[in-house]
Amino acid sequence: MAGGTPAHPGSGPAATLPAVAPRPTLRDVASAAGVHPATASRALNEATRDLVRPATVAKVRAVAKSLGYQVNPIARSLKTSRSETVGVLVPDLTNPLFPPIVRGVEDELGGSGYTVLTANTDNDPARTSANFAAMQARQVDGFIVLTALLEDPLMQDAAERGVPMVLVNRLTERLDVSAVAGDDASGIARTVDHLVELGHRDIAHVAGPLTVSTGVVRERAFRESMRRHGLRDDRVVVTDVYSEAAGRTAMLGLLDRDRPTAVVGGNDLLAIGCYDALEETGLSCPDDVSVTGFNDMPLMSRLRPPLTSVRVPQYELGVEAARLLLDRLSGRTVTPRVVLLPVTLVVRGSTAPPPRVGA
Amino acid sequence: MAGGTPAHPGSGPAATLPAVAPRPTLRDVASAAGVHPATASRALNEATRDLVRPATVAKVRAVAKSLGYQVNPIARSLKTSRSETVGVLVPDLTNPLFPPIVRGVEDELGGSGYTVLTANTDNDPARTSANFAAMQARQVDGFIVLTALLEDPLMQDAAERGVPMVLVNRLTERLDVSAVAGDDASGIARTVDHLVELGHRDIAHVAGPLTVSTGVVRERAFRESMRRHGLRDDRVVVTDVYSEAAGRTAMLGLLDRDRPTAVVGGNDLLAIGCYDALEETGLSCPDDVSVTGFNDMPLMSRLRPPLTSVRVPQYELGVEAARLLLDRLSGRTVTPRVVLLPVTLVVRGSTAPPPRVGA
DNA sequence: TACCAGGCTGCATTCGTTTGCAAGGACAGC
DNA sequence: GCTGTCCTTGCAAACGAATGCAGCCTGGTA
Repeated sequence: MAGGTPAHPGSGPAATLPAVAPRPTLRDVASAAGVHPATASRALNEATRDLVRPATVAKVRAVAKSLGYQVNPIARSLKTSRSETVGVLVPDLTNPLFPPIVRGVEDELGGSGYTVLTANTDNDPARTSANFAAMQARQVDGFIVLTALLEDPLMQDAAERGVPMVLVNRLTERLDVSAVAGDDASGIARTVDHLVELGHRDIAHVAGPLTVSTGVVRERAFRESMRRHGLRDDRVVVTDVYSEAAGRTAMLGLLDRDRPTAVVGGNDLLAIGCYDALEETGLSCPDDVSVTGFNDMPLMSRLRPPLTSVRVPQYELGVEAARLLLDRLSGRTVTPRVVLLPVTLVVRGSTAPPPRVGA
Repeated sequence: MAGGTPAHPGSGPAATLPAVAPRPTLRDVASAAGVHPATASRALNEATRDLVRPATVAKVRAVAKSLGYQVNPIARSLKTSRSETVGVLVPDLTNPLFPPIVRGVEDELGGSGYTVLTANTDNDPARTSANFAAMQARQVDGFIVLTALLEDPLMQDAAERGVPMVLVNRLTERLDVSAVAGDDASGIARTVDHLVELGHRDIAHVAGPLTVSTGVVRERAFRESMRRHGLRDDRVVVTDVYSEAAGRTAMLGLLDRDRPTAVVGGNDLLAIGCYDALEETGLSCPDDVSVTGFNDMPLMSRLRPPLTSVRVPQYELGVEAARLLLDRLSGRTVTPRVVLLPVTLVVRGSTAPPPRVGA
């Protein structure tokens, strides 16, 4: 495999560099084509190419291709203060929810020649702010933000300074920027409907952190749905982070008090935590307690039992966010838009009718 | 949520920009501190700060802080032709195997002030090559490559041109570059040992593509392990991509011929595909056929049944790769090193003794 | 034939930093 | 007291591309 023996036994460890041919510069192209660098620049640039005589354009382009010329994005950025780069702030790529979104962003943006800079913030405002600043220093043209807090001074401030950005999944209150998310409220409503139809009455909710929009929106939707069915809406445990551990703890707390027959998880990770708690206490899902998730991350259909969850079109979320940002960057659209993508409830093995009371 | 009503009802849609204060430049700092820009540059730069009188350094730094000065990485890159950025080439972030590795890379590199540029190649040489070139144009200082083919002209070429890079997980033959991977051979050996101990004799292998090192190394290790136990080593089906679909197809093929009592999957996705095939044909895992995976991706312990798999320290793989690259970039180390990290077999519910023949 | 208008192209500056070179000052040694 | 040597700092030229402005040439018109 790699590194067994050097490819070139003779050449020492990079002692004499093979005199790497320097990339041709615009000046090289110009002189080879017999024109001024300024002309070459205009000929190569799509926006200015019609300032140049067609014959000259052709010549310059031919020479550029034969020399293998590529613009130096660094130099261009310095001059134009743009970078054809957008920054993506994501809580944690290790959370299976995010990679599909990021891929959607990358694919869509890549198609328009943009490069993507990703950073993990671990929900830490300090890291978020540091990464944000670093990306701004690198002249990113805009941001795709998956980490927005409900009250987010950083984003608020950036938005007011006119920084182009699009929020994804997690939104912010009273903020005049474009955003795209799944229709969380309707997803929760469908979930509650489903459980009620199965016969459940004692339904609890393990809510995500109320510092992010997904947490409050889903929690509010849960309460409303329950009231709509004339059921108690106060069986809610709030967690402070979307994680399996938090879900487990919350569920143990619920089981300790009056055990519900069904639990609506704030997201899939919390639901998995509920599985853990049930297993520890010797209860069965779905025989004793039904559990539902949210997002329908990859592999959710293969859990034990397969998780009933709300499918959110993650990839499309990313694609749509990228589109909104592109619109904004191209100057076409200037008024912010909020897009809610439809979600669907996927019923699997983790939900079943409640156990018979008399049994 | 976002976009309900504008934060500033009065201000039109970004009609009059609030005259964003331009970032202070080095010149601003210099004149505010009463020194020449060159001096300011030296004072701010860690490497050159001892060329400047301590009192001057202090003054410049104070002024810089009060002005909120930050170097412009673009301008610096243009001058130094370095960028404090490294490129990461990954097949597909959506594959749960990779995010932990990438996070390891980001965390380690970020600690040294480097920024990470990620690109998905989808195992497509054309996309790989395009991304590679784009990153080089952006002056990345080095590469972390998770996409290497066993025979990889692109990487070969880059390595010979002296481009700093580290291969992760997938290695390349006869290539004199640093690399880090799990000890695949030993992982497979342990797996086969385990199955043999359980009593299996008819063991098959669903191998990954033989175009990447993981495919051939694991396949070779499988054959050797089988021979070591005096068993048939020719029950191997080779797939052309690591995916659930490929695993399913391969498994169906195996079941069609003489059914083995155990299958060693080339990785977890292939193993999951085997689950599918078994379920379709009405067979039970592990009662009829035992199945094992490789990598032990997140959630593997929660599958139905929980998957016996070889745990590879993914995050550490990324960290170690980043370290090797940092060493190379700092000029400390110049001779390539290949690091194999130890792996462990995690036994779960997908492996059991073979069914009784007479039964 | 002379003049004017456009269409193309060249010139020079600029973006913000880094860095080789040189000049200035201070201090010590003789 | 003069010269030599550091130690600091300033000067100016890059890095590679974009762009306002000016000038050239051509063609059309009076």
